[in-house]
Amino acid sequence: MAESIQNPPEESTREKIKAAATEEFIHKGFDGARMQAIADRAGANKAMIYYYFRSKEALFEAVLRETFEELVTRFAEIRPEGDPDPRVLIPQIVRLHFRFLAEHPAIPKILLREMHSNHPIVPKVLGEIFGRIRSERYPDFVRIFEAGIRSGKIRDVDPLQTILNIISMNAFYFIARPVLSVGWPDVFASVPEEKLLEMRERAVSDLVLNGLLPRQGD
Amino acid sequence: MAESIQNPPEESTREKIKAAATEEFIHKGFDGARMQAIADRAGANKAMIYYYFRSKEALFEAVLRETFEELVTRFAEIRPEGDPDPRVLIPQIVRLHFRFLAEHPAIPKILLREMHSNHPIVPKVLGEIFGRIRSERYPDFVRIFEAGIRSGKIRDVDPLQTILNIISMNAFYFIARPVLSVGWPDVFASVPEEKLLEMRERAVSDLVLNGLLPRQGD
DNA sequence: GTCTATAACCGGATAGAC
DNA sequence: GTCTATCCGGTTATAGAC
Repeated sequence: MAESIQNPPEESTREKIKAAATEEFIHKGFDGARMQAIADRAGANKAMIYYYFRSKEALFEAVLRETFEELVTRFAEIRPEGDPDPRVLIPQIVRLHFRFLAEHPAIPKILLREMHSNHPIVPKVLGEIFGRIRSERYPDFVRIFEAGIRSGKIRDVDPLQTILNIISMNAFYFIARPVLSVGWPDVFASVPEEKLLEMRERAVSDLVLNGLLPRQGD
Repeated sequence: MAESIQNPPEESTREKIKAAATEEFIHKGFDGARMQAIADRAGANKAMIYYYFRSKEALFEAVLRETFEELVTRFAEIRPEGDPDPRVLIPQIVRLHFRFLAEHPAIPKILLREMHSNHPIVPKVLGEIFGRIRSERYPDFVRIFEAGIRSGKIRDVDPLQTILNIISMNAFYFIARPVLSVGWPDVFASVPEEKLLEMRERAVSDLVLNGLLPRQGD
């Protein structure tokens, strides 16, 4: 009874552990993460982790699933409305994807960090999630680009490459963020982050749009 | 004496260990890598690793330094010759960078994998290497882009953003390669790798060049 | 559901023979 | 330079009191 009245509702020990584990896995990776550190971060007891989750592996899988579940949910919101003119849609797509990553920087980090290892969980979870994204959203974008090419509104470029270009430029910024601070400290260690994000998003949008618009000769 | 005659010359135990460690660190990361696994991979005894390198950390630092030393050396070869017209140089720069990564896919992988952890070695080594690249090569490229903008040969885009665009698209392909196989198995698991590389390089070059050339109105 | 104590194991590192 | 045997600290995981 006291249980059902408690609030805030999502601050249960289980949720706190999951949140703490997400942070720990981002910073240390699966092998580097310590169960004790996760417990400390969650303000909980180490034994509680084993009470709620069976093992370190099971905890990791739970974190992965929850994180990518969020990814799929948010991608569903990327539904360009109104005019399907690619010249209008491209900046919209870039913006939605970029801002999504800005709000969830953990996603590309965990994904790419564990990608090269051989935890069987990673391809397992990833296969399912990618399958859903592919079948639910990807064909829409391809169709829009192909229509734009046929009507001559954009140059004849393979839509897959265009999508890779957008994903690359958007995701790389968040993955490589710490490297940039080391490489260009005068820019990435002094300009406010919100300003940097704005500049970066504009640059990506600008390049993709101008790179796809037809030229005189075409 | 038998030592000095032996060949191939670079297949010393020390070199075999270093090569094995590079592989192991790529696939498992620093924390996940096992000294025993490195020894097995090198066909050597575990104690030999400690004989040649002092500790796991020292071995890791040696691997990092050697890898990035190679990076700096190869960047020195990226010296565009002849006409400094950016319209000629952009595809050259993209090609040299892309092909360098294709030959050394370990670089972006190790770099980004350990970036988010807090091993003090990573920022230490990286700071030095980046410093050298920055001071030796970066200003040349910026100067070329700025000259192109002044002469109206390319649009007025921040050279730093252009360079980030190129690095992003080139590097992301190699980092995300395993994810692409899962996401688009019909393409990235069936088309030959050399063909994929060629398509990808062309797409990057095409986008950067067309995105920078001036339009009618400009 | 929460905690303490501890078992069981693993992996980095070293000693010392050859 | 190469190998075997072993130490030792740290980490996952569990037993069991409250």
